[in-house]
Amino acid sequence: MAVSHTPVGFGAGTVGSMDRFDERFLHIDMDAFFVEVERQRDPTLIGLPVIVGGLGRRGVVASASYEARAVGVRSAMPIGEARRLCPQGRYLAPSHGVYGEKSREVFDVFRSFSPKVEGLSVDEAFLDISGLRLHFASPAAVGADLRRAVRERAGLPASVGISAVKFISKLASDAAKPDGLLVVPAGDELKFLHPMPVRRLWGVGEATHASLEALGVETVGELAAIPQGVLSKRLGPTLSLHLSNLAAAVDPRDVESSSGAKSISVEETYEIDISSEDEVEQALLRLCGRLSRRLHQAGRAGRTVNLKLRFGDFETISRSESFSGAIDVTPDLWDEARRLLGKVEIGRRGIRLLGIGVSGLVDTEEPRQLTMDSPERSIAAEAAEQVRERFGDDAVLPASLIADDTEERGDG
DNA sequence: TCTGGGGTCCTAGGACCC
DNA sequence: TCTGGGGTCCTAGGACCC
Repeated sequence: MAVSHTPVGFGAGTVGSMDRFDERFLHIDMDAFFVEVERQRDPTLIGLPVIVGGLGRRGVVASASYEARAVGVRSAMPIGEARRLCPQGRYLAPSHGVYGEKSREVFDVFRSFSPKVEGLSVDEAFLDISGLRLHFASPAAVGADLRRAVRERAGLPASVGISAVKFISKLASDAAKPDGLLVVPAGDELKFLHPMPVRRLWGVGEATHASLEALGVETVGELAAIPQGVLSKRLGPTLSLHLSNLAAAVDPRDVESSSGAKSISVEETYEIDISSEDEVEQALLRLCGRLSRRLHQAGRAGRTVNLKLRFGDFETISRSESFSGAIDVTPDLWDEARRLLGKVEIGRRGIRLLGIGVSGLVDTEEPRQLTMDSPERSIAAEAAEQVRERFGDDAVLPASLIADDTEERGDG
């Protein structure tokens, strides 16, 4: 492995700059997070190829152990392909509640090192470590101690990248994986960055990669050589400026303590496309119930409702509507979802996915205009929500769903 | 092999207002 | 007679990230 488990610098002759603590951006990324949490719950999984993901016919891989990656299994790969590549693998459905708990644990460890923590997802974060210069000999020492603390207090492996440029630290933690630490000393950024494939840059996905390929650009170094004007013609001013900056190792962003969510949504892909109006409405009702529960847990309501549909041919559309007041209870969400559904030309196409979400979030503590048509209805809806919060999604169902539900379960 | 679920941000046209 | 300019919000779609 190119990366050591002890603090290392990138390149040679760089000790001087490290002494000055120039590298204040630390990126930490948990290794195969879901898989490692599952191994903690069931140690017999240690050493085996483990894949966490949707187990149905339309599932994809959410997390794969390094044993599974060794035979080609990757995140976001259809589960069927993973099974073909790795028939001996252990396949597990995700337990997001458990991962959420573990996420809070590791973030507590992060915050015990620095007050400036920016979470990027459940399992990775940036830390500004400039405030630790009096307590540690070097940024590398901070990284080593943080990795040790996460391992001791949460029982999980993590990789760390450190540099003087925010996005370089993220690339460094990736290069350090698994279970490693990499410091890119200030001044060595281009040496580290330019040989990399452009696809690794934040903001270069499949579509942008294809555009860059058409310009003959494969590596970040080649990207750096393209005049921004040329880039702009293909990618537009915003993206081209962003990429030109990254290719020159320029990143003005600071560590921003994470702000609250801007939208909350739920969606579901169905094993078999649904098509009857009844099925669609009932599926929407379930989604609205889940969304309402999430909103109540977060103490939020939304001013804009967004309906998402994906057809059997994968065409995906959305319809949204905004209001002066915010909504959060199931009946209101369902009414609006059906109104939005009425704006869609479905024809005879099957529906593969339905989703419902809200944005324009407001705190429910703060006074809001209710869009309910009667106060009684609101009280009933609130009561139903409270039961759901305590006993789960299926504890309270409108009469139209109960027969259906009993059939599915095959019991009373 | 046939493409999850939860998000963020950007673009672009049109409405609307001053 | 033929049409301002700027700001902001709304809506739809798409790229991208983990």
